[in-house]
Amino acid sequence: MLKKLSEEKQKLILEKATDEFGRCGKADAKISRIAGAAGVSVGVIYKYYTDKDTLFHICLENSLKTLSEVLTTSGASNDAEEMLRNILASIREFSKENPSVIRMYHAITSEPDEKEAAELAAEIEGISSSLYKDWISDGIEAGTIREDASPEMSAFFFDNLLMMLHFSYALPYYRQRYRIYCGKDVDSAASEKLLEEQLVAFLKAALNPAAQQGGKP
Amino acid sequence: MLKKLSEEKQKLILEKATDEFGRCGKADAKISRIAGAAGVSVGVIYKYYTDKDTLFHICLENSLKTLSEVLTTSGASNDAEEMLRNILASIREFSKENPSVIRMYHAITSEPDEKEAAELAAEIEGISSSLYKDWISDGIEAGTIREDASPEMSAFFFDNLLMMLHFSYALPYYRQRYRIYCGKDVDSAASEKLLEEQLVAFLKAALNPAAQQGGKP
Amino acid sequence: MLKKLSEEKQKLILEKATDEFGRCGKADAKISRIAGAAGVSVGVIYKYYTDKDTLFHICLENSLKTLSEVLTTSGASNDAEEMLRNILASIREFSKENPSVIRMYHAITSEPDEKEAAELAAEIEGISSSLYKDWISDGIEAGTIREDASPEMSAFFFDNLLMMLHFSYALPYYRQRYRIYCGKDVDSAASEKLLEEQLVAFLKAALNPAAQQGGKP
Amino acid sequence: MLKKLSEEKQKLILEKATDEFGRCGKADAKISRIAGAAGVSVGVIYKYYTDKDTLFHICLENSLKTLSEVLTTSGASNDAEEMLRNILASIREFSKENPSVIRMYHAITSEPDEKEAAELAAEIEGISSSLYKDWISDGIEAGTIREDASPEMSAFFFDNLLMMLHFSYALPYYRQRYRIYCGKDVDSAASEKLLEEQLVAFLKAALNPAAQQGGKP
DNA sequence: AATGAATGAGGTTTCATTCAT
DNA sequence: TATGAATGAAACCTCATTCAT
Repeated sequence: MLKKLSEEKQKLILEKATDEFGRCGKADAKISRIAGAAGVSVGVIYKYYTDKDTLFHICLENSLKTLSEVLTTSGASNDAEEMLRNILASIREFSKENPSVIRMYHAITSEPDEKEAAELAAEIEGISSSLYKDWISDGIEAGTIREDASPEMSAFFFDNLLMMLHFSYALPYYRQRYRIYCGKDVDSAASEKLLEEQLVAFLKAALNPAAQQGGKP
Repeated sequence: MLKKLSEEKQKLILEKATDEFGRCGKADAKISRIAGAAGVSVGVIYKYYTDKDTLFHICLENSLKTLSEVLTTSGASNDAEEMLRNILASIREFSKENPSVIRMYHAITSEPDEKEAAELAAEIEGISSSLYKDWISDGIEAGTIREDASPEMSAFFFDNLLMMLHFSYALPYYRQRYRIYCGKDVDSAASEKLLEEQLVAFLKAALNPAAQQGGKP
Repeated sequence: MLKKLSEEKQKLILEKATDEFGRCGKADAKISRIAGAAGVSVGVIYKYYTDKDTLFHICLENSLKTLSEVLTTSGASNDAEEMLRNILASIREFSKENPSVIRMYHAITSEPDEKEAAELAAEIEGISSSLYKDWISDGIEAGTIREDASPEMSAFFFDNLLMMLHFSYALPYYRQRYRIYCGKDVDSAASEKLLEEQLVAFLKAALNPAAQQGGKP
Repeated sequence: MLKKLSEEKQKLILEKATDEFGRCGKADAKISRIAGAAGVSVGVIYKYYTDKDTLFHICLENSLKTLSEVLTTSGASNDAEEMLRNILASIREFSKENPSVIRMYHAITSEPDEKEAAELAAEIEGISSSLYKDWISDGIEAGTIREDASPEMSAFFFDNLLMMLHFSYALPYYRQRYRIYCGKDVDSAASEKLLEEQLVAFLKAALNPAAQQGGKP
């Protein structure tokens, strides 16, 4: 069978590779399984991607691009609470539709090689970290965030919570963990509503207790 | 040499295996390297542990036992803030001294097998989840935690933050991520102080904005 | 483009294939590289030559035809010394300009298959062997070659020396070997002159010591 | 089957590997075939020899050591003719008993990599080249070799003839070539005698025509 | 009981060969 | 007819696992 590798086929390879890497980790991923899943022969993969490592990194970059696009575009709003709700919605949808991307992210955070870890982190975390830091700095200046909050630390805590939310949607272990903590599926309608309300409240209180307070006469 | 495999030897094997798994991941860990590090022959390892997978899971269970012991014992205090500071100190010390245990924890969260993930999560997260939920429920009842907080969700967010703290101490990727967010090493003295103050403030505000507010007339 | 595979194209393929085989050896030669060098697609090569092995053998036969043509035509002279000098000049020029052909020759001498080796040898060595044998027989009869020389053996030794000369010009290993023996490059002007003088003297003495002697009263 | 790899087994591996490399060349040699021939598993070969390349080079060094030992030790005699006859006998015996070693030698001379060829040549040809050059220089000084002979060139021609003799004994192609030139098998009793007489005569005449002449009043 | 040499299945990667376009 | 993408067999090499000593 000799169908010319169309654009879609290439995309499919990357998608299946991302799945495989996300599911098994770099070391346990099998090129032959990726080829099989994408419906191509092994040789094709090596025609388009030098080797396993290269393929992994391309999947990674792709995933991260997608991920950071989602995070940065969803965060556009003047109102903090609205922005936050937008972000949560994005995370919910994205994680459900692209669990592999999140698994990829999780997989690289296991990377034991110091140097490579550093490079990846720089590439990935750079954008959102400054986004969040700026946002918090602005908030402090505007008086909407408590003035003793360190922008750096607060952004860090904030992203930590979002990160774990991603994991809770996309990784089996974390999904189960959610069930243990909250007694229901993270996918359930009940969760969707409660999680959003509670996280918004939690973060608003954490960053601006006064406003929170003010809301309750 | 007539040392039958003493208790210590077994412990040493497990320790070295945990190191290896933590450092390299399950797939890249080498049985021969574990044997070498523990000063035994490969055969011995296979005498006591059916196969690599079994060894991995025993290391895992061991790590998790250790981890949850630390968390549960360190959290004993009447005063919420003191308890929190105790926990943070535990995390800091434990993660520095037993990074492999944390790395093991992180590794299993990659577990793609739904069923196994469920079992592991149940075993691991059960204790701390109820611990935190109870503590928050008590706080709400006692009026020290805002009454609109869901104990389940709050415990979940709380543990999420602690989890990420563990990772930030123990995993290269997350250490670098911390550097990107906070501009300094997570090990540095400056970090130690700031991180604690900021996280305590963040959590206090998140859970009890009134108290926070009250502190600033 | 409506160029059917013209004669020149076919010649070009063979030439580039010979280069590739000569440079890399049969096993390491790549069909795709040959196609690239000849400016045709791989398919074309397979249209004209059943498989890699066939192509190799055709290159071989071609090379050998070329080689023996050169040797037999260059050896035409009444005077033995002049003929020898002609041959040496031919070898020098041919080996420099067609190293691939010599490398091909060298490559087949590695042929482990007894039967195939026999066929190739018959085809290749037949012409020059009888040429040299006849020439030596004539020489003996004419009294210009010592009468105790066996025409067969002498022709054999003679061709052995010429063969090694070819190798010394065309194969990296033998070029270096020459350097080790003679302290200079086989390509150098100094070599050209010295090599010719010495080899002529060596062969004249070997075949007709009397003549040689005569030169020294 | 778990027999401990004895010294003999190691030697056997090297022997079979030398056979395989000699027969097929480096590129076409198969590790699995070597393992099979030596009656060991593939893994064993990789336990003792880093990789195919390493194995090849060890075989090579081994072969060359053996070869140069034979050549240098056999050449010990005060009388030039006797020495030469000794060398010829050595070549005859060695080539018959160790054809693989000669094939190894032939295989590396195909080495297309300039740098590696240079290193190998230096290692291999160094000893015999100086041996022969010295011997010829001494001969010139002693008046037993014609004084217009260049020691370097003469040594080169001399070794060329010996080299081809080796090939003629050990390589199928060259064996057939011998048959074409001389009409009989190089192994035959008739060849043994004739070859020696003729080569001795050829070389004596080539190097010292006067002595040759003297024998014919 | 402990050892570690040997095994060999299985993964990555290459490239001769095919055949739809 | 020419193309070159796709195929997939086959080679290298690794390392979990076994078992003779």
